[in-house]
Amino acid sequence: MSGRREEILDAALAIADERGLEAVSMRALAERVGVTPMALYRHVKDKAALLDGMVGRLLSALLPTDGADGGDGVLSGEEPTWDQRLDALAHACRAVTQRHPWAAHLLFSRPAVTPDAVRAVDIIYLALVEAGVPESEVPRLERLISTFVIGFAASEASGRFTPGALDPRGRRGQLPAGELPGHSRVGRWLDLPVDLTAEFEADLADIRRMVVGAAARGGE
Amino acid sequence: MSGRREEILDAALAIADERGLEAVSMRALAERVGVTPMALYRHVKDKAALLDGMVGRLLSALLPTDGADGGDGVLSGEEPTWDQRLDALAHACRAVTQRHPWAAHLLFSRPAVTPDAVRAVDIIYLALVEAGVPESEVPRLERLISTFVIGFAASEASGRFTPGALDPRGRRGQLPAGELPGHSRVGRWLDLPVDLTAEFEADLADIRRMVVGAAARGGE
DNA sequence: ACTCATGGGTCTACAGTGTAGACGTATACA
DNA sequence: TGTATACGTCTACACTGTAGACCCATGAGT
Repeated sequence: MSGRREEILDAALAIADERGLEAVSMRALAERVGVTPMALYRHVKDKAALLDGMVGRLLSALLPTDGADGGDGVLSGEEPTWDQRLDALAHACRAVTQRHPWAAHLLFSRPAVTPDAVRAVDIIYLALVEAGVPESEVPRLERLISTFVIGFAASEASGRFTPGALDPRGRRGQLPAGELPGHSRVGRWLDLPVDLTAEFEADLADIRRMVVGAAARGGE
Repeated sequence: MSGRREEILDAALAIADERGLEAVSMRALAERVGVTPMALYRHVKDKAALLDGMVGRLLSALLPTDGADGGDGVLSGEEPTWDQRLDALAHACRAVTQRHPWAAHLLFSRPAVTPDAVRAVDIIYLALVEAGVPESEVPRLERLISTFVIGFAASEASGRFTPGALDPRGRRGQLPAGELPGHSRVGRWLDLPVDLTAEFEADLADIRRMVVGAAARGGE
């Protein structure tokens, strides 16, 4: 019950935000907490458990609080429709990984077993059911959507979408032009800088259409 | 030019396959190659560069060889349609991460700058163009598709889709039933074991529909 | 034939990592 | 008073990546 664990997790979180995830060592964390490295093991089983605890702490900020109507959570406004709720959750996820880039790839490492993660899954389940998706398809589409959203966040955070300042020119330069017919076909669009926020929006719109399509197809 | 570097990368690859990625240390790798740890630095700048080299080596196996018609690459058969080529690439990607689970999350870490990665992107570009997607939308959809495919592979490899043997029951057990209306709604489908191969197929079908939708919508 | 560059390899050493194990101490409750 | 529990310390071990200096075989050039 002691808040000491949360205190430690928050300190680890602060270090990761300031100096990157690999700067989170037991020794550095201990020093920040003002304690000996080994003292941490009273509150955290492992270093792995520490990382799990960190993402858990982030996820808890993602969702509305247990209390009836926390207010500043995902569910804001009057009576949001299913697609509004989906969008809100997706944007909240991206917001977290923008604020804490190190967290993105951790979301892929460990399964979503914390209570908050389960709650997030439940929100998606409900939204899909409400959209009219047949119940047998709901779990699959939940996995598809969460995979894409987390994947987008991780890609953005790790720079997969923006490889260096001189992206497309550099990439094409590596190979003879003749070998890349696709690149030369859409070449002029590759020179524009990408607005990832707009792109994320468009992607979510496509996914929304996918969901209504699945609902319309119904049983099979 | 010396094949020594490839020899080293393959040894690293073998270690990762046998004992996991974290077992790939410079010392272990050196011992396997039959050499002193520091000798590796003649062929590899960094440990980071070593990892990059490893995924590079995997990617090169993903694609058809430079030679006119390698044969056993992605492009098999007579004249595959755009969706067949997309499917083949996706399946090849999943096959790689199934054979080398450690590689999955590395694909998210570093941007696709190796020649082989660029070639893979080009295949997707071409397929989308051929599907009739407006050229301005092609790069976005490529990112969407590759993000999902890599995300699916990474999720599968890291166990995000199968959290422990007693998945759904365990997950629901963590919270009071009343708090998870979505889970109880689709409850009976959660107790079935998931066939990830079939699910991947269904996901690709949904994505294919998304692509033809984007093509049909055309300019806007 | 003598020199020199180059590619490949060795040894030593350093600063940093996670963590097992034994030991201490202060508070809270019987 | 005794004892359990929570929290913290110290030491030590096996491991990590890698900087720096040194060595040696081969082949090219003069």
